[in-house]
Amino acid sequence: MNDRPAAASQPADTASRILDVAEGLAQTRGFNGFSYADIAAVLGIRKASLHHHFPTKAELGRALLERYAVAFGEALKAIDSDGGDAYDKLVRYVQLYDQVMVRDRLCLCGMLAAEYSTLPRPMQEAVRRFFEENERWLTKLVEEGRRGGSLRPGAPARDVARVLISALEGAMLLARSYEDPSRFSAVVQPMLADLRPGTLRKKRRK
Amino acid sequence: MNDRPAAASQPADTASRILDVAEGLAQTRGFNGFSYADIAAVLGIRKASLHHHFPTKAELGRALLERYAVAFGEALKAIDSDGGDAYDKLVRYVQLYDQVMVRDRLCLCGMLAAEYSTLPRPMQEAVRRFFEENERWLTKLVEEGRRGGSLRPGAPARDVARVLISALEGAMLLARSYEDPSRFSAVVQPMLADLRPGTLRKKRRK
DNA sequence: GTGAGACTACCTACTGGTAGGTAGTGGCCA
DNA sequence: TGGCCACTACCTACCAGTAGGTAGTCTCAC
Repeated sequence: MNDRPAAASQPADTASRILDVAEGLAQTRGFNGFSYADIAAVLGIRKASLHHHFPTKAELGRALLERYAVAFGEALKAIDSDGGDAYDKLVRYVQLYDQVMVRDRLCLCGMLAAEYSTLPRPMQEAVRRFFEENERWLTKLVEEGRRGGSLRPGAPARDVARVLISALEGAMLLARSYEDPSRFSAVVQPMLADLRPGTLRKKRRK
Repeated sequence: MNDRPAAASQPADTASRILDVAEGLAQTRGFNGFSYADIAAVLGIRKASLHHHFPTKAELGRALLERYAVAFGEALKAIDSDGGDAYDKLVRYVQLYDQVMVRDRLCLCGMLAAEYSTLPRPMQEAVRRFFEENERWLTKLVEEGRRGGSLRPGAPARDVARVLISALEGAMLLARSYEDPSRFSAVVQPMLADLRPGTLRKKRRK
């Protein structure tokens, strides 16, 4: 979830800095909750300069989602390659969300999902792709965990994946309304415990 | 979830009609996603007339939430008094959300939770109260179900309640992004099944 | 000397909100 | 029974501020 290295630790090019600010605003106030003027004020440049880099807000939003998806994809790849069993990987996946939470932000796509009907088409499609990607990755993970014995899903892997994503997104939403990030893990921990074999229950046919 | 009876089936007073339209817009586009002009256009009256009934948008929002909370509270009371075991009641609770989904809407408070940081204080507090109320009701229900044997929660009742609300709100968000309301029940059914005793698993200590 | 990236200076459309006015209704009392 | 008052519900016409966006100019490193 990092920006590119850029030779040394340069202050990053303007386009990236614009995206950084826009991302923060979008994750706290929503895509309709900020304006070019807001970004310009933070960066100390003029609105017109923003239009030089991102001609329209729709284009800015598209770029925002593209970068976000790439970063998220890389984070997933990192989890994949770092080893550990499926349960460990699931914990690391959840940490991805937690890292967003503690910065008082919402998952970008969770936020945009709420605003869905007001978004330009390309952004709608990008939001959907993001969730599909997550669902695919999680489904594979749950399947892997079932085979390896590190997870004990109580339903088909894809259903479990969907429940997880829904609960994660919902928990972020709720935790922020309570202005209490710890609520997030309070929701997530029971779910993880429930997926872990040999903690409380054991599977059995009726 | 009904308006007052009002003698016969009058077309409802203007204030209620304003709230009806505002509610629909807030649930589909968000509170920041509509303007007084939008409402006025739908109702065929002037913006200024809206201000006559609701001086500020903040006041309109407050009234919206108040009415919504009352209606929801009544719906919960109806579930309580209609009998059935805790599992049945939980199913009816979920149906409340489903009824919103099929109209292509989001739970009003779920939507407002996303916009939380941009809302006037009184609205923020009302959103939080709504979730607290739901959590309280659900916790009691899960407890009742555990005692009566119609539910088999895998965690403390309050945790289960929180997971349920989170997943429900998240599932609505996601289902709308997929433009497929049926996704909602695809998430909810496994959760309900998991809470139902004697279907797949049986509790056991390690 | 050219082109990327910033600027000044604007535009149009729309935001929430206000000022001031009018038509109609119901009560009340002389 | 007619006239006045207070009230509700709406109106037209406007306000300042902000939204996203554009045209044209300056600057300076390559």
